[in-house]
Amino acid sequence: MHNFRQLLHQSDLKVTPARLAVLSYLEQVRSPLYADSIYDHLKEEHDNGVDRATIYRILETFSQKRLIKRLEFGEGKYRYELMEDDHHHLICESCGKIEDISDCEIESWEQAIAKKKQFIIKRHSLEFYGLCHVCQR
Amino acid sequence: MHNFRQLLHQSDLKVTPARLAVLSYLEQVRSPLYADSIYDHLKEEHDNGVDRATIYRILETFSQKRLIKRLEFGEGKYRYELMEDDHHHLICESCGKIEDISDCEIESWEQAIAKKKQFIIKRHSLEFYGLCHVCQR
DNA sequence: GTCTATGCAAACTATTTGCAGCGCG
DNA sequence: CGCGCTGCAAATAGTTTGCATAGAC
Repeated sequence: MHNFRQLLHQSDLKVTPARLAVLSYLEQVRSPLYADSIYDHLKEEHDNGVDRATIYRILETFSQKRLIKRLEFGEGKYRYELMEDDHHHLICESCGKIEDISDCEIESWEQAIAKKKQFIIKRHSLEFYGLCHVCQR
Repeated sequence: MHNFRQLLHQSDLKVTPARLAVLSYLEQVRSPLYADSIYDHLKEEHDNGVDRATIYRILETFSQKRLIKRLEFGEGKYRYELMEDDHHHLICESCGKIEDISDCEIESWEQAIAKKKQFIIKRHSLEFYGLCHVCQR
């Protein structure tokens, strides 16, 4: 488990209960969450919860400090997950199950594109959509 | 240039001025547009324009009929482009310039993932973000 | 004690929906 | 002429912002 106090410290952020709770929940769930899911969870867990505005501000701050990653899965709203090694997602369009895919294999292709198009490529987003094993039946 | 009347017909959709105007603008621009950009353009071009609600309904209908593709570039809102062969985008984070990338090279990787994860993969989204030639200086 | 983080309320942006009337086929 | 499409107005969902206070360091 991460030492979140230290992580916040290293990022020049104050250690607050709300921030620790957000990080802790993201680690516990290990899946890209909506801001609202985090809000709901904290409301249940801690008696008076954390305000929605605060949740959004924390998520924005964490994104900028690269502690978390902001994702879009074609749902019209953001999801957030703890920053990890470059990986992508496999999303079941039927049940919503999300699996991680590691070992990104587009590095070399990316270099070729960068050269051809004269771009400096800083990052990419890649998600796969389909049907999970259970939903295929 | 496409024959949009025929395209609509084939999709069991009625041919209306608003629909033709949306298709025509998407073809003219050839770049992923916000609903609002389409709204603005039609307001300027045609005297009384097309209602926002109608724009959204048209875009929704077209997406379902696979005449257009709905995209997200991490901006918190959708973009739409005419349906074309599988391609991806290279987005400049400085000036917003968008270039197309064809010849998608993740087919084989996709198959390997599908097998390993027991998923049926139906589609994927892939976008690259970075700096275009001009913005590098 | 200072400056950042938070709560509360309100605002804002993107998108959706109900309903009545227009117009395509 | 019937049903699908559209305009208008209002509602909803997600997110952001201003301001006063609480709390981290």
